[in-house]
Amino acid sequence: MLGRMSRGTIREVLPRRDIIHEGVDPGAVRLILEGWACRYKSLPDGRRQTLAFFIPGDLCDPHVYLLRKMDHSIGAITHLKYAEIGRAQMDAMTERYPRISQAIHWNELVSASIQREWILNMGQRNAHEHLAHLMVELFHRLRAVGLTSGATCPFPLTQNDLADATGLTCVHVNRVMLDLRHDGLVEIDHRELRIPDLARLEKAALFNPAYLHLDHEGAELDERSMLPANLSTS
Amino acid sequence: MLGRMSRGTIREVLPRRDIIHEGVDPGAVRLILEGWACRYKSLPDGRRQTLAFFIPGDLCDPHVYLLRKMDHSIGAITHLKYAEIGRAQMDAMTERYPRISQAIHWNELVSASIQREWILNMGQRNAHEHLAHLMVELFHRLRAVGLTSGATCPFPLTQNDLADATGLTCVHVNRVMLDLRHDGLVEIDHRELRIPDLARLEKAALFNPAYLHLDHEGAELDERSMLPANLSTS
DNA sequence: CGGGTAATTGACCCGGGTCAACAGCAGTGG
DNA sequence: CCACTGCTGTTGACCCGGGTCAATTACCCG
Repeated sequence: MLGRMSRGTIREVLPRRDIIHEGVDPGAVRLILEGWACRYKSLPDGRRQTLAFFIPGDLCDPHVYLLRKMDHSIGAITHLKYAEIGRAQMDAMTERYPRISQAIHWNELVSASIQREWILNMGQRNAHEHLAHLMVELFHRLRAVGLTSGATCPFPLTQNDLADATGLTCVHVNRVMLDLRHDGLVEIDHRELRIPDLARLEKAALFNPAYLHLDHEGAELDERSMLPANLSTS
Repeated sequence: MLGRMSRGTIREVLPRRDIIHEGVDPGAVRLILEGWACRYKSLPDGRRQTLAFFIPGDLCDPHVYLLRKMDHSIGAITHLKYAEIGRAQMDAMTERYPRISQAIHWNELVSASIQREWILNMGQRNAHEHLAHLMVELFHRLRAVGLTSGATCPFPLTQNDLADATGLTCVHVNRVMLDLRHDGLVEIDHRELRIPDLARLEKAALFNPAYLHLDHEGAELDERSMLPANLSTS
């Protein structure tokens, strides 16, 4: 439904362009349809930290109602297609279909849980564990929206992106990724990631899937059902 | 209102005891009335990371509705007094007073924003900036609920707590705190923190208050109004 | 006074950062 | 078709912020 109602306001942006910048009123909720984006913050001297990755089916900042000033920015990683759903439109929709509002809230809670895991990543996991964890997480999330095929999934992130997300240097990311590849934990080729043995990578990452809350009640309302593929058949 | 309706289920716990543990159903929302607590996660090998500090007026995990399994634990730091508000009670309340539900949602969003700033802290700020930032943040939050007096606020955190929260070692926390004290940025004595020159500390921390969203609309419904002091007068 | 927690200190080490160069490759314009 | 440009990945040499280990010194409280 989200998709259908917003059919009039599909937007596209080029890779590496910002969608919204810190400080402005988001004005609308954005539903990623195709491509990857990220949430990030930076310090006045240029240091930059990625806070989250968005994949198709994700909502950027569904809190338009309450926070009128972005406390971070959102940028496209790949070529990106997203639906922009204005505040009024959103109100009308959630009033008509209360379960949508619940689904959105659920989405926010899972995002917050992922953010917490990221804090654990940065504070306690070392570079190898951290990068392995990030790849496992993305693989699970992509699989949940049907974007994996077998042990393979799209992986448009550069080593620089990985550095921004982990707080490491891209030089060190490079070394660690070489290690992980030499250990046969991952294979990356042409922006595709293959995980030959997921269980082994998860072990190396100290991965515990609980925080993704993939087992929730009301799964029919989650990100999956917001994807165009599902929407077009309804 | 939150306070009054929950008058029947005030609980107290000793310092350093857990309130809820990862994996269990929270069953209720908890409103901190007195003392400090923290949210934390740990890895199987014992590494531990604090994800957030709770001060009076904060809600722990207001998402009882949707997530039935804690993905982290909550522990008391000091002697703690909190109100436990059951799911049914909560439903009744939010149905009667929709603005409470909004206030809770707002609270969640601010918590998420703080979590994001913590990711920035861990990824980009160095030890000095990080610790300075943490103290500035806590000072602002305490002031927002009327728990500061002048340049002073309660500060029950041990250097070990600071280490858990920043991902540093307590040895290094010790050294950095000595530096900050020698630089006249903070004074700590008898579990009290004094900030002689807030602006200077903020500068050292690269602090930007925007993420705390202290300027929101509907301030009358925020944490402040949930404190017993205010409730008793209504 | 005794036991436990919290703070402090010193010597030494290592994960990851810095700097600088270079290689591979895609896109672009001539 | 090729030279040029720019981004991404890779590598080496060296450095430093923060970690590790192990004492020692306040405190605090019964």
